[in-house]
Amino acid sequence: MITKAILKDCRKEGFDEEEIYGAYKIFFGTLVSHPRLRIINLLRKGRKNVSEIVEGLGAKQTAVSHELARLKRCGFVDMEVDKKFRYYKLNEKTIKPLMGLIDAHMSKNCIRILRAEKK
Amino acid sequence: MITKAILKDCRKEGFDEEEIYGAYKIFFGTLVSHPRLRIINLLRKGRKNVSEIVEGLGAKQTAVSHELARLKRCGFVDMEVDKKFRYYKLNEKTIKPLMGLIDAHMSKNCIRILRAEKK
DNA sequence: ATTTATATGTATTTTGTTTTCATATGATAA
DNA sequence: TTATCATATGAAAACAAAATACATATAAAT
Repeated sequence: MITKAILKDCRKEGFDEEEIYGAYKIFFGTLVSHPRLRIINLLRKGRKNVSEIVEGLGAKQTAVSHELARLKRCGFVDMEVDKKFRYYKLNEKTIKPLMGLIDAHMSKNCIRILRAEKK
Repeated sequence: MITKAILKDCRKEGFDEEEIYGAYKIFFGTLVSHPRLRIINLLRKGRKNVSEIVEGLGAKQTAVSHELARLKRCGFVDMEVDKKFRYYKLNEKTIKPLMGLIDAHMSKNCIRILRAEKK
């Protein structure tokens, strides 16, 4: 989880191990969010600008911008400026392969998790 | 994120799409936790029983058992009974490959996340 | 029967997220 | 150049989740 390479790089920048755990919490915390999961699910179909996401989710613009800021900060999405629009898309190199594994895990564990919750 | 296969399986069990988002929240939420991340990091070195984990973390036994229960419920760890001890280990098939990708992502994004937080 | 190892249920405190509002910025069109 | 459209940002209020602590339960081993 916290590899030697990450430790080394982060220490060079003046961050300690406890702070690195904090970064992991921010990373996973970004995915523990109903609205953000819905944005990710929406972006699976391709890039969308903010207004399209707002419409797709039926949410407020400011709320969506906040969520996108967090997704971007964690490297899950990339943004491209296109005239007056800002298009967001899933980061091909990080979240896409991650999602494949998560899907595989969830197809095995989703029902177990849901059953345990119902009790 | 929520694939057709997962949707189908879960519907068969009487769960709807909103509940599946809930399962994802439980899944990722399990990793948004300082003590649980430390347990995972500890188990990287090999299986450990509860007392060893308690000692390794300097935490209370009841707290550790609670964390382990959640990790197990989400399929991140497996447990083996060995006489009067209970050994926990990372689930080879799920979290181990997941961690490889997460490490790759974090080595690229960790510092960016930490810098953004410091502001 | 007692000790050791671990689990579970519940309450409290603490921490983090979501939402909302007000406002800022930057591009484009009139 | 000003009005408008698209989006971002900051801060506060409301809400939700996690961490901790405590009491107690269970099951194996001595």
